[in-house]
Amino acid sequence: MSYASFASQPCTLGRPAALLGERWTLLLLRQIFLGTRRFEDFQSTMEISRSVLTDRLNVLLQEGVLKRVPYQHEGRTRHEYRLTEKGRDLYPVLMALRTWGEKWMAPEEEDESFHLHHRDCGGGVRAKVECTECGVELTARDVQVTARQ
Amino acid sequence: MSYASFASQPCTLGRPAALLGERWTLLLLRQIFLGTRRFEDFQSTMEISRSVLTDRLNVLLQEGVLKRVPYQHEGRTRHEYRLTEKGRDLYPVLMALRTWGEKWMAPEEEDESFHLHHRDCGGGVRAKVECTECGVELTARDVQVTARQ
DNA sequence: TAGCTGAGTTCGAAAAACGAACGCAAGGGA
DNA sequence: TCCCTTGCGTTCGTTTTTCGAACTCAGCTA
Repeated sequence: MSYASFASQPCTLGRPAALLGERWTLLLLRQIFLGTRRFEDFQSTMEISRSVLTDRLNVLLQEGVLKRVPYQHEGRTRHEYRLTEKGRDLYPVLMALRTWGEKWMAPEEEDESFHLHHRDCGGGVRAKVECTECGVELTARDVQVTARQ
Repeated sequence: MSYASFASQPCTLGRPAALLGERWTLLLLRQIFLGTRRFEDFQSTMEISRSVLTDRLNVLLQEGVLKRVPYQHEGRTRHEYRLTEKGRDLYPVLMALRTWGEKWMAPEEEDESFHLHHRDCGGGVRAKVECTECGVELTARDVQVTARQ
């Protein structure tokens, strides 16, 4: 009753936080952004139980983050899970996590399981927060929070 | 055994995702960024059970995201939970969630529980991903993923 | 016809979360 | 001194989630 209630609140931070804050969901999205698309592949790479995987995929389908796309495999029709536009728009969330992880959790120099590069110029990838007016980069201290009512 | 194993993996995306992907942790961080600092206030504003709140706060303390800071209240010494520098650096993650929520989950026009403004110019706040070399804004499709080994 | 495969579903056991009650230290009032 | 209050947890029995192994099912393939 209490955790689920955040999902129906009109807070544009609370609702996404409750959705992605469910166990496995962030790790599932990570796997999807790394290219995994099939049930069996999620199951084997993440060691998640099948029933929970089914549940999380269905929640993301319902929310419109994923869509099921048919494809042919050995002459048979199968379905794979792909990001919708809404889902692809979660990229900054994952990249913000990674940017933070690289700064604060990097186990050793260059001990990564994968690398990311800008296709056009080969540069690295970094998440940041900026002002929509003046374009300057912002930290928590540069931002004023105003409660409504 | 399986979910916890991500916490010890050398992936700079997987480890943060497992840490913040535990139930209540993202909502707890949201509350902290909104200014809540005391046990009782977390408990009453979030309707989280006291035992789980204790556990999540301790995990964030252990990870160095939060610190306990003594303060005086009615002549007595109390402790409050505050973000460390590591914790404040999670701001882009929360802002990325909010940027996404505003685009895809806004219930109605301007039906927010709070507003955010750049202190200096009054502008809005937006998370984005950019290239560390050429500075251009990136989407998932602009980025090449290269697995190691 | 039997076996295989991908994608789930089912179900009993284990783990996590819930929530009400309890503990405790220190200050204030009578 | 004794009792009440407050803030911050801890305990513990119950409910909810998760786990994991087994089962299902449809459609190839041998």
